[in-house]
Amino acid sequence: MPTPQSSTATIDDVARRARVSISTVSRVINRTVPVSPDIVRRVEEAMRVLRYVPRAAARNLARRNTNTLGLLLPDGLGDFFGPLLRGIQNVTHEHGYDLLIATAGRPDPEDSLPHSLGNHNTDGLLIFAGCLRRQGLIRAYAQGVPMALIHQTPPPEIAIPCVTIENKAASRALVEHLIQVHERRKIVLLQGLPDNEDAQWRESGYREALAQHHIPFDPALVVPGDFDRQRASDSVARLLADGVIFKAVFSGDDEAAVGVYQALRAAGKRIPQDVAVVGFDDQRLAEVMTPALTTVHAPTAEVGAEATRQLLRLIKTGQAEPLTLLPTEVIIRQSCGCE
Amino acid sequence: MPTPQSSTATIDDVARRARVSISTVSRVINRTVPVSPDIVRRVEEAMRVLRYVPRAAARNLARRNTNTLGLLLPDGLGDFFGPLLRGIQNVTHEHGYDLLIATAGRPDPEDSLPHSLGNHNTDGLLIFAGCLRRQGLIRAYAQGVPMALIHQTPPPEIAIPCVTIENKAASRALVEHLIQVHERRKIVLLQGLPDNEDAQWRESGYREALAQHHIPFDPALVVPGDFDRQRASDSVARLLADGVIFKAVFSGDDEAAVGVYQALRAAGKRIPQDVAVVGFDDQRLAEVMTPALTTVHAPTAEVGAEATRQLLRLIKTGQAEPLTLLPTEVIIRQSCGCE
DNA sequence: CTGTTAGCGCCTTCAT
DNA sequence: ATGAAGGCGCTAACAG
Repeated sequence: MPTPQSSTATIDDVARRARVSISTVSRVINRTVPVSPDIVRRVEEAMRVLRYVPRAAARNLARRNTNTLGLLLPDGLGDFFGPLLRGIQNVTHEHGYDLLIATAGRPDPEDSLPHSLGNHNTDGLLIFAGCLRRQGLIRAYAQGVPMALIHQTPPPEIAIPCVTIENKAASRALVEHLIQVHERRKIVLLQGLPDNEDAQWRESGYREALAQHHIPFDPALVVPGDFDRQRASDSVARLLADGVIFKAVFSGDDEAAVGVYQALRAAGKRIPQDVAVVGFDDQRLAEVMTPALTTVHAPTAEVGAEATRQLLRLIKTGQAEPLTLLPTEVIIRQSCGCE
Repeated sequence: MPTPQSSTATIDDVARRARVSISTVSRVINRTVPVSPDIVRRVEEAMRVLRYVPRAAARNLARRNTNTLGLLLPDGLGDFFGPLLRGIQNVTHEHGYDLLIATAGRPDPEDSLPHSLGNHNTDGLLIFAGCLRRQGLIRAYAQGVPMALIHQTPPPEIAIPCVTIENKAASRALVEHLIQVHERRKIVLLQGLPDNEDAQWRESGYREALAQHHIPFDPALVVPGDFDRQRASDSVARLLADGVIFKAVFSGDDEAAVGVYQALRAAGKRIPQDVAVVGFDDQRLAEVMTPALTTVHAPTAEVGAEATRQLLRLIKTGQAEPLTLLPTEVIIRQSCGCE
């Protein structure tokens, strides 16, 4: 039952072996004040021989900080996971911090932090969109937990730095490409979930593109996609079954685009000749799809890295950029009709 | 008016406010021994009002354990990341443990644990293939760090539990499918890197399938793939340029299959009519490829979950299953020539 | 059931 | 430049 602890050397052992005090050992470990070179060598030798590793718990307790960042992620991050984590890890380690991960089961009625990420167990929190809602954020903020939000802006009354991507202009450019270059006017929009900010901005871009070209907004062409393969496929299939006419689909994201391909193919429609399709995110599967998916590249790793930088800055200086919008870029492939 | 203030409340504050001793507070927190209901309520009330959160560092120091598992991952895990982490997280949380993540830059000359995962900062380590080599493993093992290996078996002289997947039988079945059902005899094998155990077993399966059907092993058909898109593409392109004749390709993994598709298409070959292609892993992109990729499903989330279970068991009981081979399953799609 | 009392291993003044 | 001593906040005997 009680976990046996392999007894390893402590700072006392090192001090004894090097015949100095523990304070001195602490000093050579942390290089906090000069120590005579001779002693430094003795201490280092002792640490090596004893295979000494400072115990994080003891150090954290004494220092009153954990040197650890918490990352709160939704359950189904899918392919974003890899790049995002890579970006976060890089910066985190660069600054000598550790990374503690927790996932938030999607519908948390409590809207509270996972226990493990609680107040004093972490120096700050990276929170991905959808993991904590209004009340949860406000509560954590009130408790003074340093936080940075990813792909989600904070409630207006509290100032939490947020890092996300430029959605609207890219979406608009994408849809305009469909209109101008490929002369499509009946363009379906697969909406994301209402609480998804990315989805909202992408819809704005879609609307602006239409307005710019004097194409009336047609509610019949706007159907749920939810950034989900199945949902997207169902929606497009229904459109087809209902006899709705359209010449292009803005899928909302790449994942939904997969569903769109499926539904279109099942109905015998050719992509892009009959219906052009575009996505968003430029996930790894985008270039593998046939035809290769025209989409918008989202710099996911950089989002993670920048959010981490902001959080670290907030922790160290108490200040951070309220909103960072990372640039996106339209990636033209073949699904829009281009060669 | 209770003022929400101290993000600094400690167990003493709670004890004082509930007018009990700190031990009692500790008892209601940990439910270690019965406490009278009346006092429980008082303590809980105090914790609520004070917004008390136990400090992990203090607790870990006193308990001599961290309640945290470390996860060591390679830099570029790609699409495995999501599922693997999901499996690990689930089990980890189920057992009340936290998860600390670190990535190992591929070529670590030191072959040592990242500082953050050092001896006493974690109760045990989950180590993905390729992150730590022989010496590193032996050293960590000697220091008594509980570990579980993922997709990599330990050096013979030390007993570290390993969880991986069944590679050989599935590969053999896959290749036999190509031989028997689709009558391909000239089958290219894209080899993985020599230190990749999965790759080795897959090659064995390939060889067994050939032997079973009395097809001589032809070294000219075995080229590097490295589970890498570009490498695979290059290898296949060279084969084609060299005029080598082949009717099928076992890509080693799905990622390489993408490269195979590219090279084949660039040369005007039809898949599967001219050349059948199969992969391994059943990553998300497999079913999106055109034609959909015939491959082998690897239960990645379950690998993560099971490795975590073994590690936890090792930590708690000192025992664990030396080797767990999770079953795989051939997934027939269209790239092999099936309808 | 509840309170008292040692530490857990390290950092950090404060002396020297 | 080095040592001594007092915590950091919590758990875990040990007494009542």
